[in-house]
Amino acid sequence: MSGEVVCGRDEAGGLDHCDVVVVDPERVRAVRARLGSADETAAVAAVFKVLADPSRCRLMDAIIEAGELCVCDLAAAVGMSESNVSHHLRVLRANRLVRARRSGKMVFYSPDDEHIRILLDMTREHVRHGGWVRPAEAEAS
Amino acid sequence: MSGEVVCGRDEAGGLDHCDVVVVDPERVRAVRARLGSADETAAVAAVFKVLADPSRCRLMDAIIEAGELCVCDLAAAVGMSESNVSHHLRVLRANRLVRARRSGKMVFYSPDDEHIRILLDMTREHVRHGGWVRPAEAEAS
DNA sequence: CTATCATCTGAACGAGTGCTCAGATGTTCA
DNA sequence: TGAACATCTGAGCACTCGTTCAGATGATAG
Repeated sequence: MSGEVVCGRDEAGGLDHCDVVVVDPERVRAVRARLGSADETAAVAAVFKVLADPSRCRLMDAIIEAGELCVCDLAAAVGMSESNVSHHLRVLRANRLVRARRSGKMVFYSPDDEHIRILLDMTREHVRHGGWVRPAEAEAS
Repeated sequence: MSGEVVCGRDEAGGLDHCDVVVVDPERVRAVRARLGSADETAAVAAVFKVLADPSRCRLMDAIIEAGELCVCDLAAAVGMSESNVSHHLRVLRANRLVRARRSGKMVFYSPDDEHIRILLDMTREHVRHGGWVRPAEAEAS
């Protein structure tokens, strides 16, 4: 199949490993050129990472559903310890998925990004329609 | 004020801990009722979990960009070892994000779900527009 | 058949993550 | 001020996950 060895140069100007054999170097170069930066990819993955936890998904669902909820009510609604809820809320707040409003001793959380709701709705809809595989089922592949 | 102690019953019929104090029990009940099942939430989180890794995001980008790519070209395009690429492809395939087509010794991978592309595009667009926070920035909160 | 190539797989290690517990912080009310 | 309450924080532990390495599997060509 006439493979080809690509010898690129890294940012330091040094030679690459030269051990990567490509089949279609032209297409590889084209794809490489059109890929976003590593930082951008990391940022995209980081967004998904925030939602990649059932507890946080559930918290987001509850907050979106209620519009605004304090920590103890959130804990009761999703069935988690208040400490655990607080830990997760910190992550959600740090990534601007929820907003905090203090009122007396209590802190009320509300959604801070409309697009998160869209992401959640889209994904849930496809899970319901079997567009994606159940985790247990994916294991068995 | 005037908190209320909720005493639900777990699936075994036993009494709950009775240590959860809620402020707005009516709203909590309403939210609880409208939340999806735990399984559904887990499935939603699982989808996000697949995309919560920069390597897999990059692989998906490359596959979507090229339409179809073999393992070695994928490895060259994203700059990862072929073994590592293979491991990630297994996860992507198990969750039906990519499809595999064998042709001789080589296996070509292509996108298997249009909605994944939408999820990625939406998220990338918002990362570019500063809709979300960089991971490093989120740390500092 | 053997040799070679492309891909896959399993084991193992290090890093990261979620949960719990105990205690700190901050706010209200008397 | 001090007590009670809501929330937050840090440490610790168990578990998961991504990566690498070495070897297995599967397919083609001679």
